[in-house]
Amino acid sequence: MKRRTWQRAAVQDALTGRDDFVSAQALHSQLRADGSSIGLATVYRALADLAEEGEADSLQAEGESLYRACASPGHHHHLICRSCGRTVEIEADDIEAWAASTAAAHGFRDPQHVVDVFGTCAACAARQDARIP
Amino acid sequence: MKRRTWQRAAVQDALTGRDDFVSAQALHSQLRADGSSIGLATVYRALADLAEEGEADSLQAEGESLYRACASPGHHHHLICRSCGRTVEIEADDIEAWAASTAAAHGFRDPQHVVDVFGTCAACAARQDARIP
DNA sequence: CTCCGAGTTGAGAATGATTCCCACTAGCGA
DNA sequence: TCGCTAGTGGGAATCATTCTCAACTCGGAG
Repeated sequence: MKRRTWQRAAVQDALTGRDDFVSAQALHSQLRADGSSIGLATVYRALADLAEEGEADSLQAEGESLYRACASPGHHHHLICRSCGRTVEIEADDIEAWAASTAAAHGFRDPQHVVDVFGTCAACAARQDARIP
Repeated sequence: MKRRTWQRAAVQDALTGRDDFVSAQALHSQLRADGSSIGLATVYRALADLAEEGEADSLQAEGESLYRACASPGHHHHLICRSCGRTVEIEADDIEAWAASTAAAHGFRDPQHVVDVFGTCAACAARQDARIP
């Protein structure tokens, strides 16, 4: 049975309130800073649950897991700014088809794929150009 | 200055001797089992160096980094069996082009991408079918 | 060939993220 | 409301990875 607790709601709200990928630790700090008394273990559990239910997407970067509440409910990928973390959701039917056919061509079954694109967004690129030259 | 030590060679050899992704820990165990007295820290260092020099590819899975000596020298992706770890190297010019144009379309600069496909290889699928029904 | 110095090594400690443990709390159906 | 049990919290435990530092060794100079 799955219960609705204010803790889960708090985690989901905190996640929905941002449009970039956050680590569990960072989310926990933010919640504590906002006056919540939620525990770190609970944040990890809530995030794992959300990810499993498809309510959130996750990716690994620099040795830690980052999570994000996604607007599109279906399967999609991300274009992530490596400087500010801003994230754009992208659809890529071609990629899905390519992954499926490539897997099949090599006799692989039940293909899953990890596709994420990192880059420097226009704003950050401009900021860097202005500082460095 | 970069020196040639038997430890680096041992790590590279051990990596070349397998065609699947291995964790630093597993590689270290294997080397020790083979009678080497190499240290864990050294294995980590050697793998990080190999990855940086493009001699090996790495990916993150289940909270740990996995490494593999790759046959193709250039940029490519992987099709990995989630059951036995067997890996097939795949070229995907379409993906490169797609990643570049998608990034550009959103104003992102210097795109890098992570593209890996996981599945169950024919052998493992057959083994599972034979055991479960 | 020998010597010297800086890049390397290895064992264990330190770090950092994540998970486990378990007594306690609080949803939810009856 | 009552009781059952999933969920919680916090501190300990775990695990991968990195750091520390004294000992070591590759490789060029002499």
